[in-house]
Amino acid sequence: MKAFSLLMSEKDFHSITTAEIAKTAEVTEGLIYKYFKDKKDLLYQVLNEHFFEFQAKIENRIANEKTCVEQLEVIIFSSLESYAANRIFSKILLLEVRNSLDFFESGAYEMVRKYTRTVLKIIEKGIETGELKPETNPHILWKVILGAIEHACLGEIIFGRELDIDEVSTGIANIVFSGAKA
Amino acid sequence: MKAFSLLMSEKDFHSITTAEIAKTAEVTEGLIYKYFKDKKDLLYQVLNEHFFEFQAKIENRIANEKTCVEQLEVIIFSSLESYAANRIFSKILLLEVRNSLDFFESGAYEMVRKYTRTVLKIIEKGIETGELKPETNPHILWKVILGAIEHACLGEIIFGRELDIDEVSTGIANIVFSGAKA
DNA sequence: ATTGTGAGTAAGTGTTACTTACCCTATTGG
DNA sequence: CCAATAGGGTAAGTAACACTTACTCACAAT
Repeated sequence: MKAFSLLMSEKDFHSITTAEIAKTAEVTEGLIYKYFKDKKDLLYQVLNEHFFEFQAKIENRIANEKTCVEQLEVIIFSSLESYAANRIFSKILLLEVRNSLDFFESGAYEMVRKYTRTVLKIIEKGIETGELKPETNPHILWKVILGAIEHACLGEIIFGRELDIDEVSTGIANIVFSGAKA
Repeated sequence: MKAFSLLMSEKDFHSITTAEIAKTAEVTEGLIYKYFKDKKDLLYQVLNEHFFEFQAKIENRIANEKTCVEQLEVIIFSSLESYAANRIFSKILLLEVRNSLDFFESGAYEMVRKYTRTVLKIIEKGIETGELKPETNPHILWKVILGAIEHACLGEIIFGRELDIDEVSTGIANIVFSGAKA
């Protein structure tokens, strides 16, 4: 997994060969298949490991905030921060795994779903307490937020551009909470 | 290209073999390589074709709207509509091409960039005329809108779920323009 | 008449993900 | 104390696949 992560920082999943992974890890190709079902399984397990950290960190931070808006702001900021700090994880999650249907049956995707449920609860509570507009559709709000976060990271991951996390996260929060219309 | 498109409606890019494409098109494998550099090139050209239609339709519709907000609303609605009506195009654009760097050097990506520039101009004009808040960052606003659009389509493409275009597009527009905060 | 060109093919080739059958060493249970 | 077992590890495959090569045929232009 370490060797594979290293290679992922240099090139994309498909152009990494099993021979290369084995050589980097200083084992033989066959051994990889004692621990991983196939190459994709290796990808998913690396993602899983990173995702676990990511989720734990964010859920800790959320617990420190009281209002729904503050919690969502933390989610926006922390997500951007995590993506920026861990490009291999980002690359895998945002670019590599989605094109294969078996990802959506993997354990890694179960974590995504769990995370989504947590956020939806926060939004629903915000509507109940009157912090958010009563007509808000939680799923759509989450799609807007998550879509914005992920899209903001794409340029960084693909082209290696630097990302001003503070600027982008407050920018997203301003639009999502207060709207862009004057 | 037709044969390939047909196969794309059934399975993902990587699990389509050149032999299969050739058989479906009723030619030999070798002939594919007289017209396309490689399998990816075929993918990009199919995307290109669809993208051209997509862009032409939207730019026509934009021309009929006067205010910046109305134009952006048209973009949101039309994008969702196009993605929903053309799942192969959506699948290619949102899931298949992004994980390979050479897409970003392809002609198809040049169309994406051109489209982005058009939208950014609309946003900038909206700020000038006072329709949008003066502190709006055009790039971030576009990321929020595009991210929301693309994310809204993902469930549909991946799981084949139906998407209520009207509901989702007004939902996105409401949040983006008026904000979710009460 | 010759030459060139574009459509098309048959039969490769090298690479790659994955498999099989095997070895070696260390613990464990009788 | 020995045998059985199991786990870490390997070498040498194999099938499938993307892509190539070297060729044919038809036909249009010089």
